[in-house]
Amino acid sequence: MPDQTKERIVDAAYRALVKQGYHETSMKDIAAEAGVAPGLAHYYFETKEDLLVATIERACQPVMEAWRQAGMNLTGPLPEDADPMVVARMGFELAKEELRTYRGLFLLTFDMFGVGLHNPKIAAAVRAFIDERRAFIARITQGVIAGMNEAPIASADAIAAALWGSLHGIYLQKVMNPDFDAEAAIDALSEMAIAFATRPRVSLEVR
Amino acid sequence: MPDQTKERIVDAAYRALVKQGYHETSMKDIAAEAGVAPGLAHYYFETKEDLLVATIERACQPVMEAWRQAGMNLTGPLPEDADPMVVARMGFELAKEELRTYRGLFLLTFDMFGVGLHNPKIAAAVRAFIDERRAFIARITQGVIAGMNEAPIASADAIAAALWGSLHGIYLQKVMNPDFDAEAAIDALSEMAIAFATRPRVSLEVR
DNA sequence: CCCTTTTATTTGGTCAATCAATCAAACGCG
DNA sequence: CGCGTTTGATTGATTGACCAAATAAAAGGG
Repeated sequence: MPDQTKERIVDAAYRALVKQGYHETSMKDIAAEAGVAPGLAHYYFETKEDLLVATIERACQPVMEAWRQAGMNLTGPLPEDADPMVVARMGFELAKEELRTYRGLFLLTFDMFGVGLHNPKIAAAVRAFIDERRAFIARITQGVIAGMNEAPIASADAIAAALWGSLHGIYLQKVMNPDFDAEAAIDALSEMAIAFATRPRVSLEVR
Repeated sequence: MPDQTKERIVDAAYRALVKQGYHETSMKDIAAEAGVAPGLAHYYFETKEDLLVATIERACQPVMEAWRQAGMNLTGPLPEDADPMVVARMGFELAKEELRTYRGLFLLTFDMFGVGLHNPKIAAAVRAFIDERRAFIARITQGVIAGMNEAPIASADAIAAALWGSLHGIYLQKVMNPDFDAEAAIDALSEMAIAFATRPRVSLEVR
């Protein structure tokens, strides 16, 4: 049962990493959590970094699945007949849903961001992670802009970057402080985005 | 020259931490960078955590100073006669300025966020760091809301959280990828915020 | 002013603990 | 038997923390 064992190690790595973080989790810890010998993890993963990357990818699968079930594909194109405004609103709802469901994944992700600051291999994985989600938001934004009364100054990519950043920043505040009302913050962001998308001609001059 | 030595250690810690990150920097590295004996850092700072906290506080000083010189006090009240809209616009400009100037501080900050995920003492420092900046934004937001045509659904605090999160998320993208056009993202955020602040009565229904 | 005592600072080495990674040997299934 | 899998002990290196001794600075006394 080689594949099964590999999976058991990745699952154990997820639990251990969520609980203790990358630098505080040893390969021995992970092996113990998986109930295998200390050396076995290195049979399947050459380095600890590789195991972390595999763990992230695995942990993202249920999220991707949730998006797909909601009729949205993070990587594929938007459905032909989709109203971008509707998709955007659904996106904000899904963001709130994620917040309730995937606290462990966020811990893992933010931990990986920290590690990636000084680790090229992890940094590459982090950039890919960001790019995928940002590109998805950009596709929606593109459609929203097309339907706007007045073209915005900023590009769809820049707006997507601001939106992704905002969601990330809100998630971070939630992880750092469980009492933080992240849903209210997402609602606020949503309200800003809608005001932007439905704005009439507006002067940028200070009143 | 006890104070001077302590300062030299903190400065060395800043350089070493920015270059290598918390977990890859040993107390010995910092002592070497400062040109003092390996054990000396432990004379001034009981633990490595304490040194990190001191280093962050020190690194934030020039930023605080820049804000103060721009006529804004991160901790104090807004000036009586200040137009919140003008302050907000200046805030976005300062955010862009910071981005150009303080890359090292951002690396340090994001590193600290990562460490704080699984380290209570650092986590407390992180929460204080976030709260201070978010509260400042909230004061501006409060004033902007007061001048709006229609009261928003979201509270000033929620909006401030979304805005701070967005700035943080944009900074992160910049740190992770120097080619990322963070100024465009901040401009996009600014455009959204202004659309929100100057919006007329708008239906939340999907068109 | 010099000498002594006390206190503050700095040194450099030691400590036990921990780590990722390696590897030879054992296992077990076909 | 043979080969992919698994074991668990080992390696060499590094870590944060600690400490006793050395040095410098300050205080006090004659």
